[in-house]
Amino acid sequence: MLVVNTDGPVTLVEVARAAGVSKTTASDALRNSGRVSERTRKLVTSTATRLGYSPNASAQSLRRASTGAIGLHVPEVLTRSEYYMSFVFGVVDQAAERNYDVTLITSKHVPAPGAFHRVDGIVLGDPLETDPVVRGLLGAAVPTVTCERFTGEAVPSGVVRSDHAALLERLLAHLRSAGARRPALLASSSTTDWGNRLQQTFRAWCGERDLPVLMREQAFGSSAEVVRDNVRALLAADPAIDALVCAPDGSAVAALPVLREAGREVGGDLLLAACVDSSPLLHSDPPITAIDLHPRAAGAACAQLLFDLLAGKAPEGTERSLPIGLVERRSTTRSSTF
Amino acid sequence: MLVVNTDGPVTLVEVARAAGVSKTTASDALRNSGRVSERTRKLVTSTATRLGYSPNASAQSLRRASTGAIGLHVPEVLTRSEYYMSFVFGVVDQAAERNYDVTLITSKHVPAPGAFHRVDGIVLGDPLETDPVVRGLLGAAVPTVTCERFTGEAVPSGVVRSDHAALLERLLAHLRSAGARRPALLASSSTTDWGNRLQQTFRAWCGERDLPVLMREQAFGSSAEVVRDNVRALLAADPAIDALVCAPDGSAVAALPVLREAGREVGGDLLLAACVDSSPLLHSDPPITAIDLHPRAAGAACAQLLFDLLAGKAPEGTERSLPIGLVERRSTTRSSTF
DNA sequence: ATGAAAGCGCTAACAC
DNA sequence: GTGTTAGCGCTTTCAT
Repeated sequence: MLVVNTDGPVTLVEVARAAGVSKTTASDALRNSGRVSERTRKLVTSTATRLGYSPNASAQSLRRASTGAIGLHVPEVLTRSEYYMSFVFGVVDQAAERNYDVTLITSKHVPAPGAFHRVDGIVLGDPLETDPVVRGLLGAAVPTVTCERFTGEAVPSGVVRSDHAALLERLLAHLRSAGARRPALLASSSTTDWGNRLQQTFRAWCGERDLPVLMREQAFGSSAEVVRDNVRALLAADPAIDALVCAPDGSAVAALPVLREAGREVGGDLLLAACVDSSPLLHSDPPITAIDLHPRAAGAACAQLLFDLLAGKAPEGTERSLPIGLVERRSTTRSSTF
Repeated sequence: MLVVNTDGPVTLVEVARAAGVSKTTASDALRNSGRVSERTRKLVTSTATRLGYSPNASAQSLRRASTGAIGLHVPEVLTRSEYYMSFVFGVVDQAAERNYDVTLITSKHVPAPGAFHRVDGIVLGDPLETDPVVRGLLGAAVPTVTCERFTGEAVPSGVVRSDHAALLERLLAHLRSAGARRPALLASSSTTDWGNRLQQTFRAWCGERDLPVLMREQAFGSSAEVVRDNVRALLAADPAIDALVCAPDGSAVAALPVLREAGREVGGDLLLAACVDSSPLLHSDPPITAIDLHPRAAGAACAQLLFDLLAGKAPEGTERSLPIGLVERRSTTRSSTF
């Protein structure tokens, strides 16, 4: 039968038949393998577009043993943050350049065991030690890249990290030079490398200066209520506090009303800074000093590393670093009256 | 040769051989097709897990003529917004329940013509009329669902919409009952149905009351600078303005400092409200009244509709509606002194 | 410069 | 209840 499939998408054979060439030639022509003559190449491509041909990705994947997609895990609990949105787009940027798809993986739905082979590799943004999906992913048969080290057992194929210790020290130095003598830290939980490192750095910094460690740890995804309670507790712990560093994303903004309520003036008798920059910090009154984690660049770097790993251009266990910066704003500039 | 592949993932044949059954039986056993005896089913599943078998998704897709993934388009320019992050998770929730993957599609990279057949269908969050990728996607061979109608030519297979007109009217009524007599609108550009509808509604509302249409249109993705300029322009246009409704996501928070600068007291002589709720609105001082678009539910509804379309459970051209709500906060509650 | 044939890993029709 | 066989649409040897 020479009947053309009326339903379903156009296949390579159909294009080949219409162009009067073989499957092979059609395939080669469409992919510029440099095997066919210019004349037939043009013939084939034109008939392909005429027929509205579009290659079947599943068949390609099956043959090439590559899915053409990478997985991206974002912790459910951190959904709210602008940081992750940017991170995601950084990953997508890099993938798109290589014609790869990005498949989202959340911690919501634990898939059937071993069912995650629809991707060639996986990027994990800040893997929480306690997340079972993360552990499953890291144990997968495909390469994995994490943003920041994983604090648990499993070892990813690659890691992209930033020097958070150095930046926090720089921030603390900045506060000190702005006149603060008693800084406090609203810390993030130590289930991520980032949260952990900030805590350690702060402790060490205080220790070196014989200062009390004024710190409260706060779980990821805590509500504004919790933030406020923690800030109140810190203020109560030592009324001499004259600087507050907020690690959890969004906590600095949520802290503002509490500080005012307590009669403190931000940028005046109290300096305020955040460890994760985001647009609300820029718009708040006063604008709040923050560490810029360059989330989009981080996402791009992770994807980049993953592709290098897949191409064999980077060895298993590669660690790359990503520079981050400090953005000084009015919240840490003492107004003249103080 | 009876050599087992040492490299590469374990395949179905290998499991079958190890279990001493045929390919088919192994396949049936692993998918509980109800064809095999309980005894062999257990035998097969146990050997599968022992060998670390994981099905090849590409092969499954090829055979089943379904990719097992849906595409999700989020406009590049709206990246920053918390709304989209939630929307995305709503889609992912639904997909995960059906064991589907979600592939992100951005407007950054225009793919080779007809190259987007790695998905069974596509969800588009607020499609911008001017986005070429959106047009390409809507012309794709797979079903498409948009959140809000598309203002351009192409017609999606399904639409999920909310009654933004009614909600804006409710908001305006709320402002009026709180004492506002001269409301202004910082509008979103009319390249989306949502932005368009808000503008029309506001114009009609003002017309019915013989009020001047105090409005400025602002492009998507505008910086805080632009927001501030627009707010200043509105205040200058009519000093009698006593209420400001901000449509673009994030603009209400950015407007706050300008309003204060102009000597206006938010929640006092000026009422402020936003058309897109987000956590900064909750934390700002005062907290800002907003329309809650239920983004997560919206994402879920879109995915739901797409799956119904794919399963033939909903006809082409289905439109479903999604309820939205108003969250009243202090920014629209006149303090007693006024 | 082009074709023919094999086969990626899986599922579904058809046997027994 | 289970095995055999035939493809899904493509890329890749190996022959011309």
